[in-house]
Amino acid sequence: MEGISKETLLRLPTYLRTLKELREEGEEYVSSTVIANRLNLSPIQVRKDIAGVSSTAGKPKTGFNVNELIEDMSEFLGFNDSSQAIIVGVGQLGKALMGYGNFKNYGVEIVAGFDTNTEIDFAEENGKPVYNINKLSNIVHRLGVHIGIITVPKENAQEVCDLLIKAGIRAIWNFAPVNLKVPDNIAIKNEDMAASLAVLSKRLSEILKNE
Amino acid sequence: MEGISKETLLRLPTYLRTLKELREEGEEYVSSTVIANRLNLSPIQVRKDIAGVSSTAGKPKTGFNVNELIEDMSEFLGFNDSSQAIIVGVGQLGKALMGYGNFKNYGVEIVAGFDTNTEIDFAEENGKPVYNINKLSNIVHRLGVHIGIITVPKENAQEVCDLLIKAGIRAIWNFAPVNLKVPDNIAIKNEDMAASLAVLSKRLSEILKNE
DNA sequence: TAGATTGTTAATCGATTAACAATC
DNA sequence: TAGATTGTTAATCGATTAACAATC
Repeated sequence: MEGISKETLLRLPTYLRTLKELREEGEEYVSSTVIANRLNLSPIQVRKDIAGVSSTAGKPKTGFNVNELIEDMSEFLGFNDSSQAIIVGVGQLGKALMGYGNFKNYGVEIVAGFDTNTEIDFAEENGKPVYNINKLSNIVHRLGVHIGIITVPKENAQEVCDLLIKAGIRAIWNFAPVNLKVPDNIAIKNEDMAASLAVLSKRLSEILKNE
Repeated sequence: MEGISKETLLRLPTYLRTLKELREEGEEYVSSTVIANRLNLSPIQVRKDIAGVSSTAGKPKTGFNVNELIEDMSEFLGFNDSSQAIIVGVGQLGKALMGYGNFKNYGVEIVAGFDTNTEIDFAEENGKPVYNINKLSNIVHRLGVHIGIITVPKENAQEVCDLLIKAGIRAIWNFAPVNLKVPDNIAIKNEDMAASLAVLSKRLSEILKNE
Protein backbone atom coordinates (compact mmCIF):
# COMPACT_ATOMS: atom_id res chain seq x y z
CA MET A 1 0.00 0.00 0.00
CA GLU A 2 1.42 3.32 -1.15
CA GLY A 3 1.38 6.47 0.93
CA ILE A 4 -1.55 8.61 -0.09
CA SER A 5 -1.40 12.34 -0.68
CA LYS A 6 -2.51 14.95 1.81
CA GLU A 7 -5.28 15.98 -0.55
CA THR A 8 -6.52 12.42 -0.87
CA LEU A 9 -6.67 12.09 2.90
CA LEU A 10 -8.92 15.14 3.05
CA ARG A 11 -11.27 13.66 0.45
CA LEU A 12 -11.58 10.24 2.07
CA PRO A 13 -14.14 11.25 4.71
CA THR A 14 -16.43 12.68 2.03
CA TYR A 15 -16.15 9.44 0.07
CA LEU A 16 -17.02 7.54 3.21
CA ARG A 17 -20.06 9.71 3.74
CA THR A 18 -21.23 9.27 0.18
CA LEU A 19 -20.74 5.52 0.34
CA LYS A 20 -22.84 5.33 3.48
CA GLU A 21 -25.56 7.31 1.75
CA LEU A 22 -25.45 4.88 -1.16
CA ARG A 23 -25.69 1.89 1.15
CA GLU A 24 -28.64 3.57 2.81
CA GLU A 25 -30.24 3.79 -0.62
CA GLY A 26 -29.75 0.08 -1.09
CA GLU A 27 -26.86 0.16 -3.55
CA GLU A 28 -24.53 -2.83 -3.37
CA TYR A 29 -22.09 -1.72 -6.05
CA VAL A 30 -21.05 1.72 -7.18
CA SER A 31 -18.92 3.07 -10.03
CA SER A 32 -16.33 5.81 -9.73
CA THR A 33 -18.51 7.96 -11.99
CA VAL A 34 -21.47 7.85 -9.62
CA ILE A 35 -19.32 8.86 -6.65
CA ALA A 36 -17.63 11.57 -8.72
CA ASN A 37 -20.94 13.06 -9.78
CA ARG A 38 -22.20 13.35 -6.24
CA LEU A 39 -19.06 15.15 -5.14
CA ASN A 40 -18.24 17.21 -8.23
CA LEU A 41 -14.98 15.38 -8.77
CA SER A 42 -13.57 13.48 -11.73
CA PRO A 43 -13.99 9.68 -11.92
CA ILE A 44 -10.26 9.30 -12.53
CA GLN A 45 -9.46 11.05 -9.30
CA VAL A 46 -11.96 8.96 -7.40
CA ARG A 47 -10.44 5.74 -8.78
CA LYS A 48 -6.95 6.82 -7.92
CA ASP A 49 -7.94 7.84 -4.41
CA ILE A 50 -9.74 4.55 -3.85
CA ALA A 51 -6.76 2.59 -5.17
CA GLY A 52 -4.67 4.09 -2.39
CA VAL A 53 -6.77 2.69 0.43
CA SER A 54 -8.85 -0.27 -0.72
CA SER A 55 -7.78 -3.84 -0.13
CA THR A 56 -9.77 -5.39 -2.97
CA ALA A 57 -9.98 -4.27 -6.59
CA GLY A 58 -13.10 -2.92 -8.24
CA LYS A 59 -14.72 -5.04 -10.93
CA PRO A 60 -14.78 -3.65 -14.45
CA LYS A 61 -18.36 -3.06 -15.56
CA THR A 62 -19.81 -3.48 -12.03
CA GLY A 63 -17.71 -1.05 -10.02
CA PHE A 64 -16.82 -1.25 -6.33
CA ASN A 65 -18.51 -3.17 -3.56
CA VAL A 66 -20.01 -0.49 -1.32
CA ASN A 67 -19.68 -2.40 1.93
CA GLU A 68 -16.09 -3.43 1.36
CA LEU A 69 -15.15 0.13 0.47
CA ILE A 70 -16.80 1.50 3.59
CA GLU A 71 -14.94 -1.07 5.66
CA ASP A 72 -11.58 -0.30 4.02
CA MET A 73 -11.91 3.45 4.37
CA SER A 74 -13.11 3.35 7.97
CA GLU A 75 -10.22 1.08 8.78
CA PHE A 76 -7.70 3.27 6.97
CA LEU A 77 -8.93 6.41 8.68
CA GLY A 78 -8.92 4.76 12.08
CA PHE A 79 -12.65 5.43 12.44
CA ASN A 80 -13.30 1.83 13.45
CA ASP A 81 -11.53 1.58 16.74
CA SER A 82 -13.00 4.42 18.73
CA SER A 83 -10.54 6.56 20.63
CA GLN A 84 -11.50 8.51 23.70
CA ALA A 85 -11.12 12.26 23.95
CA ILE A 86 -11.45 14.85 26.68
CA ILE A 87 -12.43 18.47 26.17
CA VAL A 88 -11.17 21.52 28.04
CA GLY A 89 -13.47 24.53 28.20
CA VAL A 90 -17.13 23.73 28.80
CA GLY A 91 -18.58 26.97 27.48
CA GLN A 92 -21.14 27.17 24.70
CA LEU A 93 -18.90 25.61 22.06
CA GLY A 94 -17.61 22.98 24.46
CA LYS A 95 -21.13 21.98 25.38
CA ALA A 96 -22.12 21.84 21.73
CA LEU A 97 -19.27 19.48 20.95
CA MET A 98 -20.01 17.32 23.99
CA GLY A 99 -23.53 16.90 22.71
CA TYR A 100 -22.56 16.32 19.10
CA GLY A 101 -23.74 12.80 18.33
CA ASN A 102 -21.84 12.46 15.09
CA PHE A 103 -18.35 11.95 16.51
CA LYS A 104 -18.94 8.26 17.07
CA ASN A 105 -19.07 7.88 13.28
CA TYR A 106 -15.55 9.24 13.19
CA GLY A 107 -14.24 6.95 15.88
CA VAL A 108 -14.07 9.61 18.56
CA GLU A 109 -15.86 9.64 21.88
CA ILE A 110 -15.70 12.56 24.29
CA VAL A 111 -15.62 10.99 27.72
CA ALA A 112 -15.20 14.01 29.98
CA GLY A 113 -15.00 17.79 30.13
CA PHE A 114 -12.84 20.11 32.21
CA ASP A 115 -13.30 23.70 33.22
CA THR A 116 -11.90 26.23 35.65
CA ASN A 117 -15.24 27.76 36.50
CA THR A 118 -16.57 24.78 38.37
CA GLU A 119 -16.38 25.73 42.00
CA ILE A 120 -17.62 22.28 42.69
CA ASP A 121 -15.36 19.40 41.77
CA PHE A 122 -17.86 17.64 39.60
CA ALA A 123 -20.78 18.51 37.35
CA GLU A 124 -22.53 16.95 34.40
CA GLU A 125 -23.13 18.02 30.81
CA ASN A 126 -24.85 15.98 28.14
CA GLY A 127 -24.61 12.97 30.41
CA LYS A 128 -20.84 13.34 30.71
CA PRO A 129 -18.79 14.30 33.74
CA VAL A 130 -17.23 17.76 33.96
CA TYR A 131 -14.29 18.05 36.32
CA ASN A 132 -12.26 20.89 37.68
CA ILE A 133 -9.17 21.45 35.57
CA ASN A 134 -6.92 20.44 38.47
CA LYS A 135 -8.14 16.86 38.01
CA LEU A 136 -6.94 16.81 34.39
CA SER A 137 -3.62 15.05 34.72
CA ASN A 138 -5.05 12.51 37.08
CA ILE A 139 -7.96 11.49 34.89
CA VAL A 140 -6.09 11.56 31.59
CA HIS A 141 -3.55 9.16 33.02
CA ARG A 142 -6.16 6.91 34.56
CA LEU A 143 -8.23 6.62 31.37
CA GLY A 144 -5.28 6.56 28.98
CA VAL A 145 -6.92 9.20 26.76
CA HIS A 146 -4.87 10.33 23.73
CA ILE A 147 -6.96 13.14 22.26
CA GLY A 148 -7.58 16.56 23.79
CA ILE A 149 -9.99 19.19 22.45
CA ILE A 150 -9.43 22.84 23.32
CA THR A 151 -12.45 25.16 23.49
CA VAL A 152 -11.18 27.80 25.89
CA PRO A 153 -10.74 31.54 25.15
CA LYS A 154 -7.65 32.22 23.04
CA GLU A 155 -5.86 33.86 25.98
CA ASN A 156 -5.69 30.53 27.83
CA ALA A 157 -5.29 28.19 24.89
CA GLN A 158 -1.50 27.82 24.90
CA GLU A 159 -1.46 27.29 28.63
CA VAL A 160 -4.13 24.59 28.37
CA CYS A 161 -2.26 23.05 25.46
CA ASP A 162 0.93 22.74 27.53
CA LEU A 163 -1.08 21.26 30.36
CA LEU A 164 -2.61 18.64 28.07
CA ILE A 165 0.77 17.59 26.73
CA LYS A 166 2.17 17.34 30.23
CA ALA A 167 -0.78 15.14 31.16
CA GLY A 168 0.05 12.71 28.35
CA ILE A 169 -2.26 13.85 25.54
CA ARG A 170 -0.76 13.10 22.09
CA ALA A 171 -3.24 14.73 19.70
CA ILE A 172 -4.81 18.16 20.08
CA TRP A 173 -7.82 19.55 18.28
CA ASN A 174 -7.80 23.29 18.79
CA PHE A 175 -10.86 25.51 18.32
CA ALA A 176 -9.29 28.66 19.78
CA PRO A 177 -8.15 31.19 17.16
CA VAL A 178 -4.43 30.99 17.90
CA ASN A 179 -1.46 29.14 16.44
CA LEU A 180 -0.44 26.79 19.22
CA LYS A 181 3.17 25.70 19.65
CA VAL A 182 3.62 21.98 20.19
CA PRO A 183 6.63 19.62 20.03
CA ASP A 184 7.13 17.49 16.92
CA ASN A 185 5.79 14.33 18.52
CA ILE A 186 2.36 15.83 19.18
CA ALA A 187 -0.35 15.90 16.52
CA ILE A 188 -2.19 19.20 16.23
CA LYS A 189 -5.13 20.29 14.13
CA ASN A 190 -6.42 23.82 14.24
CA GLU A 191 -10.10 24.12 13.41
CA ASP A 192 -9.70 27.39 11.65
CA MET A 193 -12.98 29.23 11.19
CA ALA A 194 -11.15 32.24 9.80
CA ALA A 195 -9.72 30.18 6.95
CA SER A 196 -13.16 28.86 6.07
CA LEU A 197 -14.65 32.32 6.15
CA ALA A 198 -11.81 33.63 3.99
CA VAL A 199 -12.62 31.11 1.31
CA LEU A 200 -16.34 31.71 1.54
CA SER A 201 -16.11 35.47 1.58
CA LYS A 202 -13.74 35.48 -1.40
CA ARG A 203 -16.09 33.32 -3.43
CA LEU A 204 -19.02 35.50 -2.41
CA SER A 205 -17.35 38.69 -3.55
CA GLU A 206 -16.57 37.09 -6.92
CA ILE A 207 -20.19 36.07 -7.28
CA LEU A 208 -21.49 39.50 -6.36
CA LYS A 209 -19.04 41.11 -8.78
CA ASN A 210 -20.41 39.07 -11.70
CA GLU A 211 -23.93 40.37 -11.56
CA MET B 1 -2.56 42.18 -8.93
CA GLU B 2 -2.17 38.53 -9.80
CA GLY B 3 -4.64 35.84 -8.85
CA ILE B 4 -3.37 34.06 -5.77
CA SER B 5 -3.43 30.30 -5.29
CA LYS B 6 -6.02 28.42 -3.29
CA GLU B 7 -3.34 27.42 -0.82
CA THR B 8 -2.21 31.00 -0.36
CA LEU B 9 -5.78 32.07 0.36
CA LEU B 10 -5.96 29.50 3.16
CA ARG B 11 -2.74 30.79 4.70
CA LEU B 12 -3.69 34.48 4.62
CA PRO B 13 -5.89 34.42 7.74
CA THR B 14 -3.08 32.87 9.76
CA TYR B 15 -0.71 35.59 8.55
CA LEU B 16 -3.26 38.17 9.55
CA ARG B 17 -3.53 36.65 12.99
CA THR B 18 0.23 36.57 13.43
CA LEU B 19 0.57 40.16 12.28
CA LYS B 20 -2.01 41.29 14.80
CA GLU B 21 -0.11 39.45 17.52
CA LEU B 22 3.07 41.23 16.45
CA ARG B 23 1.37 44.61 16.49
CA GLU B 24 0.08 43.76 19.97
CA GLU B 25 3.69 43.12 20.96
CA GLY B 26 4.65 46.56 19.71
CA GLU B 27 6.42 45.57 16.49
CA GLU B 28 6.24 48.13 13.72
CA TYR B 29 8.17 46.16 11.11
CA VAL B 30 8.51 42.43 10.57
CA SER B 31 10.62 40.27 8.28
CA SER B 32 9.35 37.26 6.35
CA THR B 33 11.65 35.09 8.47
CA VAL B 34 9.96 36.11 11.72
CA ILE B 35 6.51 35.36 10.34
CA ALA B 36 7.73 32.09 8.87
CA ASN B 37 9.20 30.93 12.17
CA ARG B 38 5.98 31.54 14.05
CA LEU B 39 4.00 29.51 11.55
CA ASN B 40 6.49 26.81 10.62
CA LEU B 41 6.64 27.97 7.03
CA SER B 42 9.52 29.02 4.80
CA PRO B 43 10.39 32.73 4.45
CA ILE B 44 10.29 32.39 0.67
CA GLN B 45 6.73 31.17 0.78
CA VAL B 46 5.74 33.98 3.12
CA ARG B 47 7.27 36.58 0.81
CA LYS B 48 5.56 35.14 -2.23
CA ASP B 49 2.21 34.99 -0.47
CA ILE B 50 2.56 38.57 0.72
CA ALA B 51 3.54 39.74 -2.75
CA GLY B 52 0.19 38.48 -4.01
CA VAL B 53 -1.89 40.72 -1.77
CA SER B 54 0.11 43.68 -0.53
CA SER B 55 -0.10 47.10 -2.13
CA THR B 56 3.29 48.35 -0.98
CA ALA B 57 6.65 46.62 -1.17
CA GLY B 58 8.66 45.51 1.80
CA LYS B 59 11.92 47.28 2.53
CA PRO B 60 15.12 45.27 2.25
CA LYS B 61 16.81 45.04 5.63
CA THR B 62 13.77 46.35 7.57
CA GLY B 63 11.01 44.07 6.32
CA PHE B 64 7.30 44.83 6.06
CA ASN B 65 5.26 47.48 7.79
CA VAL B 66 2.98 45.55 10.12
CA ASN B 67 0.07 47.97 10.00
CA GLU B 68 0.06 48.28 6.24
CA LEU B 69 0.17 44.53 5.85
CA ILE B 70 -2.74 44.06 8.25
CA GLU B 71 -4.69 46.64 6.30
CA ASP B 72 -3.91 45.06 2.91
CA MET B 73 -4.78 41.55 4.02
CA SER B 74 -7.99 42.52 5.77
CA GLU B 75 -8.99 44.42 2.68
CA PHE B 76 -8.11 41.56 0.36
CA LEU B 77 -10.02 39.02 2.43
CA GLY B 78 -13.05 41.28 2.68
CA PHE B 79 -12.75 41.30 6.47
CA ASN B 80 -13.01 45.08 6.57
CA ASP B 81 -16.51 45.68 5.35
CA SER B 82 -18.60 43.54 7.67
CA SER B 83 -21.27 41.44 6.02
CA GLN B 84 -24.36 40.29 7.81
CA ALA B 85 -25.29 36.66 8.21
CA ILE B 86 -28.24 34.70 9.49
CA ILE B 87 -28.15 31.26 11.05
CA VAL B 88 -30.69 28.47 10.71
CA GLY B 89 -30.87 25.95 13.54
CA VAL B 90 -30.58 27.43 17.02
CA GLY B 91 -29.53 24.26 18.84
CA GLN B 92 -26.38 23.94 20.89
CA LEU B 93 -24.03 24.58 17.99
CA GLY B 94 -26.17 27.39 16.61
CA LYS B 95 -26.21 29.09 20.00
CA ALA B 96 -22.46 28.69 20.33
CA LEU B 97 -21.90 30.38 16.97
CA MET B 98 -24.35 33.16 17.78
CA GLY B 99 -22.34 33.90 20.90
CA TYR B 100 -18.95 33.60 19.25
CA GLY B 101 -17.40 37.04 19.58
CA ASN B 102 -14.60 36.44 17.13
CA PHE B 103 -16.58 36.67 13.91
CA LYS B 104 -16.41 40.45 13.88
CA ASN B 105 -12.65 40.10 13.28
CA TYR B 106 -13.50 38.21 10.11
CA GLY B 107 -16.00 40.74 8.86
CA VAL B 108 -19.04 38.65 9.67
CA GLU B 109 -21.91 39.54 11.94
CA ILE B 110 -24.73 37.15 12.75
CA VAL B 111 -27.84 39.32 12.95
CA ALA B 112 -30.57 36.75 13.50
CA GLY B 113 -31.37 33.09 14.06
CA PHE B 114 -34.17 30.91 12.75
CA ASP B 115 -35.62 27.69 14.05
CA THR B 116 -38.66 25.49 13.60
CA ASN B 117 -39.06 24.72 17.26
CA THR B 118 -40.15 28.18 18.28
CA GLU B 119 -43.85 27.91 18.90
CA ILE B 120 -43.73 31.58 19.54
CA ASP B 121 -42.80 33.83 16.66
CA PHE B 122 -39.95 35.50 18.38
CA ALA B 123 -37.32 34.70 21.00
CA GLU B 124 -33.87 35.92 21.88
CA GLU B 125 -30.45 34.29 22.06
CA ASN B 126 -27.19 36.03 22.91
CA GLY B 127 -28.96 39.34 22.47
CA LYS B 128 -30.06 38.44 18.95
CA PRO B 129 -33.55 37.77 17.65
CA VAL B 130 -34.63 34.22 16.84
CA TYR B 131 -37.55 33.92 14.45
CA ASN B 132 -39.69 31.10 13.25
CA ILE B 133 -38.36 29.67 10.02
CA ASN B 134 -41.45 30.83 8.14
CA LYS B 135 -40.20 34.40 8.56
CA LEU B 136 -36.94 33.56 6.79
CA SER B 137 -37.61 34.81 3.27
CA ASN B 138 -39.23 37.95 4.57
CA ILE B 139 -36.36 38.98 6.83
CA VAL B 140 -33.55 37.99 4.47
CA HIS B 141 -35.07 40.19 1.81
CA ARG B 142 -35.67 43.06 4.16
CA LEU B 143 -32.14 43.07 5.56
CA GLY B 144 -30.40 42.19 2.30
CA VAL B 145 -28.34 39.49 4.02
CA HIS B 146 -26.01 37.48 1.77
CA ILE B 147 -24.59 34.81 4.08
CA GLY B 148 -26.50 31.88 5.60
CA ILE B 149 -25.15 29.47 8.20
CA ILE B 150 -26.67 26.01 8.50
CA THR B 151 -26.61 24.27 11.89
CA VAL B 152 -29.61 21.98 11.58
CA PRO B 153 -29.57 18.15 11.74
CA LYS B 154 -28.27 16.60 8.55
CA GLU B 155 -31.71 15.28 7.62
CA ASN B 156 -33.00 18.82 7.11
CA ALA B 157 -29.86 20.47 5.80
CA GLN B 158 -30.57 20.22 2.06
CA GLU B 159 -34.12 21.45 2.53
CA VAL B 160 -32.90 24.44 4.55
CA CYS B 161 -30.21 25.07 1.96
CA ASP B 162 -32.80 25.26 -0.84
CA LEU B 163 -34.90 27.56 1.30
CA LEU B 164 -31.96 29.91 1.89
CA ILE B 165 -31.17 30.13 -1.80
CA LYS B 166 -34.78 30.82 -2.62
CA ALA B 167 -34.76 33.60 -0.03
CA GLY B 168 -31.81 35.28 -1.77
CA ILE B 169 -28.82 34.00 0.21
CA ARG B 170 -25.66 33.83 -1.95
CA ALA B 171 -23.11 32.18 0.35
CA ILE B 172 -23.72 29.18 2.59
CA TRP B 173 -21.60 27.97 5.47
CA ASN B 174 -22.69 24.46 6.25
CA PHE B 175 -21.99 22.69 9.56
CA ALA B 176 -24.22 19.68 8.89
CA PRO B 177 -22.31 16.54 7.85
CA VAL B 178 -23.74 16.29 4.34
CA ASN B 179 -22.63 17.33 0.86
CA LEU B 180 -25.13 19.98 -0.11
CA LYS B 181 -26.09 20.53 -3.73
CA VAL B 182 -26.10 24.16 -4.82
CA PRO B 183 -26.16 25.95 -8.19
CA ASP B 184 -22.91 27.32 -9.60
CA ASN B 185 -23.70 30.89 -8.66
CA ILE B 186 -23.90 30.12 -4.94
CA ALA B 187 -20.79 29.97 -2.74
CA ILE B 188 -20.68 27.02 -0.38
CA LYS B 189 -18.24 26.03 2.32
CA ASN B 190 -18.64 22.84 4.27
CA GLU B 191 -17.16 22.97 7.73
CA ASP B 192 -16.06 19.40 7.69
CA MET B 193 -15.26 18.06 11.15
CA ALA B 194 -14.75 14.58 9.73
CA ALA B 195 -11.95 15.79 7.47
CA SER B 196 -10.21 17.46 10.39
CA LEU B 197 -10.53 14.37 12.50
CA ALA B 198 -9.23 12.21 9.66
CA VAL B 199 -6.06 14.28 9.49
CA LEU B 200 -5.64 14.33 13.25
CA SER B 201 -6.34 10.66 13.78
CA LYS B 202 -3.94 9.69 10.97
CA ARG B 203 -1.15 11.77 12.50
CA LEU B 204 -1.89 10.33 15.92
CA SER B 205 -1.65 6.75 14.73
CA GLU B 206 1.72 7.53 13.10
CA ILE B 207 2.96 9.02 16.35
CA LEU B 208 1.77 6.08 18.42
CA LYS B 209 3.35 3.67 15.94
CA ASN B 210 6.78 5.29 16.39
CA GLU B 211 7.13 4.61 20.07
C1' DT C 1 -19.03 -10.64 -28.37
C1' DA C 2 -19.41 -5.62 -27.47
C1' DG C 3 -19.44 -2.23 -24.10
C1' DA C 4 -18.51 -0.37 -19.77
C1' DT C 5 -15.50 0.32 -16.27
C1' DT C 6 -11.20 -0.50 -13.85
C1' DG C 7 -6.10 0.44 -12.83
C1' DT C 8 -1.79 2.38 -14.35
C1' DT C 9 1.60 4.81 -16.95
C1' DA C 10 2.71 9.17 -19.10
C1' DA C 11 1.67 14.14 -19.73
C1' DT C 12 0.14 18.26 -17.77
C1' DC C 13 -0.71 21.49 -14.50
C1' DG C 14 0.04 24.09 -10.29
C1' DA C 15 2.47 25.07 -6.08
C1' DT C 16 6.79 25.15 -3.55
C1' DT C 17 11.55 25.83 -3.25
C1' DA C 18 16.13 27.38 -4.79
C1' DA C 19 19.02 30.75 -6.70
C1' DC C 20 20.28 35.30 -7.12
C1' DA C 21 20.21 40.12 -8.50
C1' DA C 22 18.40 44.46 -6.53
C1' DT C 23 18.43 47.58 -2.70
C1' DC C 24 18.03 49.74 1.73
C1' DT D 1 30.61 49.93 2.74
C1' DA D 2 28.94 45.30 4.21
C1' DG D 3 25.14 42.69 5.45
C1' DA D 4 20.47 41.62 5.61
C1' DT D 5 16.37 41.18 3.40
C1' DT D 6 13.31 41.76 -0.50
C1' DG D 7 11.15 40.27 -5.07
C1' DT D 8 11.43 37.43 -9.14
C1' DT D 9 12.88 34.04 -12.40
C1' DA D 10 14.04 29.23 -13.02
C1' DA D 11 14.08 24.45 -11.18
C1' DT D 12 11.84 21.06 -8.59
C1' DC D 13 8.36 18.71 -6.59
C1' DG D 14 3.72 16.86 -6.08
C1' DA D 15 -1.00 16.34 -7.53
C1' DT D 16 -4.34 16.07 -11.24
C1' DT D 17 -5.71 14.70 -15.66
C1' DA D 18 -5.37 12.18 -20.06
C1' DA D 19 -4.64 8.10 -22.53
C1' DC D 20 -5.20 3.42 -22.96
C1' DA D 21 -4.57 -1.50 -22.19
C1' DA D 22 -6.78 -5.06 -19.27
C1' DT D 23 -10.97 -7.38 -18.06
C1' DC D 24 -15.49 -8.57 -16.49
